[in-house]
Amino acid sequence: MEPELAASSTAPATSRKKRGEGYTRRDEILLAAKTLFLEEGYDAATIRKIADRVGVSAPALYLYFQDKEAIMLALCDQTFGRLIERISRIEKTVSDPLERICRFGDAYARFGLEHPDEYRLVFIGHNIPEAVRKVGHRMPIDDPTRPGVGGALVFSRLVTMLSQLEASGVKLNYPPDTCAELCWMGIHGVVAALIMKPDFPWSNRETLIQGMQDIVINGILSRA
Amino acid sequence: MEPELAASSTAPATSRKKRGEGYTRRDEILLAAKTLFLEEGYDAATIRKIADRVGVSAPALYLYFQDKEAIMLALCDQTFGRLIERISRIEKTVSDPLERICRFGDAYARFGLEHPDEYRLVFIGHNIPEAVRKVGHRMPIDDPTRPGVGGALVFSRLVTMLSQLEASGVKLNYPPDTCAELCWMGIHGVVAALIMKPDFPWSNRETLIQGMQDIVINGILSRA
DNA sequence: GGCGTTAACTTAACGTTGATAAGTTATCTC
DNA sequence: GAGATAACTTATCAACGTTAAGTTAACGCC
Repeated sequence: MEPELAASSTAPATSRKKRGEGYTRRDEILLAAKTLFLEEGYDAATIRKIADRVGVSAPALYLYFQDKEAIMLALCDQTFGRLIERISRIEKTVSDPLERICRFGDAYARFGLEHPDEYRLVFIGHNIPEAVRKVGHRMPIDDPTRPGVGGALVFSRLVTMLSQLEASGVKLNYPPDTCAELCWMGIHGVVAALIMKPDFPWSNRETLIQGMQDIVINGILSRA
Repeated sequence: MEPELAASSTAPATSRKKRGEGYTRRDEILLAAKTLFLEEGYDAATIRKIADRVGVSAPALYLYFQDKEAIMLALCDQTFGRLIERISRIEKTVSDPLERICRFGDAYARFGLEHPDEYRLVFIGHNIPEAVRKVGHRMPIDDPTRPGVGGALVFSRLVTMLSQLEASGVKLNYPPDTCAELCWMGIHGVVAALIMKPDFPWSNRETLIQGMQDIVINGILSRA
């Protein structure tokens, strides 16, 4: 019919996948989507743009994801996975419960500031659909393969750490869940502010992070 | 003055406005938009739905607002004006500097939870075009009538309060700006979390707000 | 009372968006 | 070879924000 020269627009040399290798395309889509989401935001990163960058037609994305939201969810899990890895490393190497929590906060804040775009994508959420916004917390944790459960996993680690702290004999001003929520909210407030308003003349970053950490940990520890 | 005032709130939706009274329609649009934004969220509240509720065609909205965003911004200023009012009332009725700050935090948190959409747009959101994005902080405050300046005004009040607290002889652990940032970040963390993850089984709201307030204020006050 | 101006609208349409239906092509197994 | 079917495309949908261009009605003025 036609010359088989694939002289299309900006289409890369990606050819049709062989039979058993569709998952490869799935990963390509995720990579392209991640880049575009971070570059332009959720709304501006249209499925057509994503498909274009992959070098494939737009409906092809629906072979691998139920809808645009599902792409977002998959990316969320990817990001959460990296954080959870770091936290696991802390749990393995640090035994003192209080020290663990400090290290958790440190790792959490550092992770956020080192990957501001991903943090924004996952933890802050913006104009994104309802289902995606719930990613962080609402879902049941019993099935870790379920999309969008990573946030809950991260948070539950903090709760566990605080329970262990209490079990070790340290008196807390609130129940462990409440303490965890307050700790997370404080650190998240710092990270979110620094990420979302990078041009504001904030005080020194380390001062703010360390300051909030001190404030929050002092605040939940019952004063003897 | 006015012969008939029949169109105050339950307006005859389909009637064309008389010559000098276009601003009346503007207010109707704002009211309808506010209701719809709160009922269904920003995205789901389409221009056509808003126009429908007003009883007017969709393009008619563009006679009064540059675009959909401008409607939201107008609503933001409207509601932030109320927060600033509350803060002003606190400043007038409460003389003790520390008490002022507590009341500020209380009013701020309550306001955020009462107006989650406006709060999200101004203090959290970022997916919105550049002009709206800076709304929170970086904006010049010299023109208070400028759309979207409410956030910066609110924050500057807190800085002032903390400077006054220090001037009153109370020793702080950090400079007033840093203290203001930490206070704001803590409370913002609570409000943002409650707004963005409304379905998570958080601890009692009042406990969290009051708890963060205690934590943060204790944290910035130099321990004697 | 008629006329011109113009504020206050309407209808029609544009370009995109996310998503679906239905058809096509290439690779596998037999 | 002949099916079967994974991988993909083209054509199309309804809904979105927004614009262009035309219409209606209220006023001042002669």
